[in-house]
Amino acid sequence: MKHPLKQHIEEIIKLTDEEFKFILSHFETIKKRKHQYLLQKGEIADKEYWIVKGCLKSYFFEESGKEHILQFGMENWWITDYESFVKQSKSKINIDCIEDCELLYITFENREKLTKEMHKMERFWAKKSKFGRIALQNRILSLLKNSSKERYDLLLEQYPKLFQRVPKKLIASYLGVSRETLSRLNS
Amino acid sequence: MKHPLKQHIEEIIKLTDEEFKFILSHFETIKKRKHQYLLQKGEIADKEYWIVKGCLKSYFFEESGKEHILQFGMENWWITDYESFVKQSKSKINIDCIEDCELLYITFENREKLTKEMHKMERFWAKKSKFGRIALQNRILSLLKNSSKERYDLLLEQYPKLFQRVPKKLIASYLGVSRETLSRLNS
DNA sequence: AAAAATTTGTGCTAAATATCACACGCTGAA
DNA sequence: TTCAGCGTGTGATATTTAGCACAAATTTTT
Repeated sequence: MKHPLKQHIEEIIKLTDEEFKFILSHFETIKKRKHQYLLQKGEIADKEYWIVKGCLKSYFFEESGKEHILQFGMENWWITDYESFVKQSKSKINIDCIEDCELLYITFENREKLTKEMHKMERFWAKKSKFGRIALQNRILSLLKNSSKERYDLLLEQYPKLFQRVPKKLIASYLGVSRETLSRLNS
Repeated sequence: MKHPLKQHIEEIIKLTDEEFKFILSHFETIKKRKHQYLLQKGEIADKEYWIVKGCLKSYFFEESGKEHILQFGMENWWITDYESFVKQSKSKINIDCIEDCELLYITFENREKLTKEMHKMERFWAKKSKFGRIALQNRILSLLKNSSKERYDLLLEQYPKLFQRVPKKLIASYLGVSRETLSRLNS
């Protein structure tokens, strides 16, 4: 059976088994339990995680204590604070497990190394970065254009599984509305 | 005197004069007048523009006819619809000149070619893509966290020149508030 | 310079959303 | 089982923002 990470990378770039083995040798496996964190505000994100199993959130707190969710993470997604990871600067955000998680991670150093050693991976990450940018662009578009109700419906349509796995108050934080307003959107 | 594009690229990657000459040979110059467009909804963005002089907006219309601004462009910035450019798909957005503009552009084909011919440029664009992503991330953060007034103040602080060059109603469209609300934010 | 179009400010009203309060059901720990 | 804590729905009210109307100021065009 094909390794799920190989399958994931091959959506962008074809790999021989040797190449994948080489890539995988730059990763480590880690398990985390619900409520544990991967990254806390103020730390430098020195790892990028690939989610084998589980569900996570990247988020931050407003001064008032209100929580805002930047990104959810589920199986086959990557998660880290890219600003902190790319610039190797202090992170503004936190990343927590919403469920028990199984993760693969690559350190900043290993990623730099792998990028240099293997041009295919440079191309893979470049493409991933481009697609990540497009996704963010579209989220901004949606925040500008769509009403709360519309954003709710779009998210439900795009990630129906998410609604079965995470509390609605987190969905509200992601959409940028209060939990009470979210609760009233369906009526 | 150093070419401004060379100066711009060298903020990320050092170049010899020969290298820059080679890079520049992949670009063309174009002038556009105020109100002329670079890209219209439905077209495929086959060029990426570097702004030598002038001011532009990338934007789209809601069904209701409301205009939303995704990005402003000024001297030394790049502008295109990256979703359309990267995927070579039909664009959802328009790009117009707000002032008379002088631009350098590289076609999709030339950029692909240059990326392959010159590894330095692959690294340059990879880095630019990463930073672009970070900027979008921070805009989302700001849309979630900050009030209209705060977003206004932040923009004013970051791009004071913009306020002297573009009408306030466009600033409002960028911030995601109505022009009336923007007009009342200062009081 | 005159005319036309655009931009901006502001009063008024309606709509959307936040906030506070409280009730109820579910879950996990003692 | 019992109890505390969390998640969720919902009423009441306050706040924010949008939308419309219109006038004044500014810019652009002729």
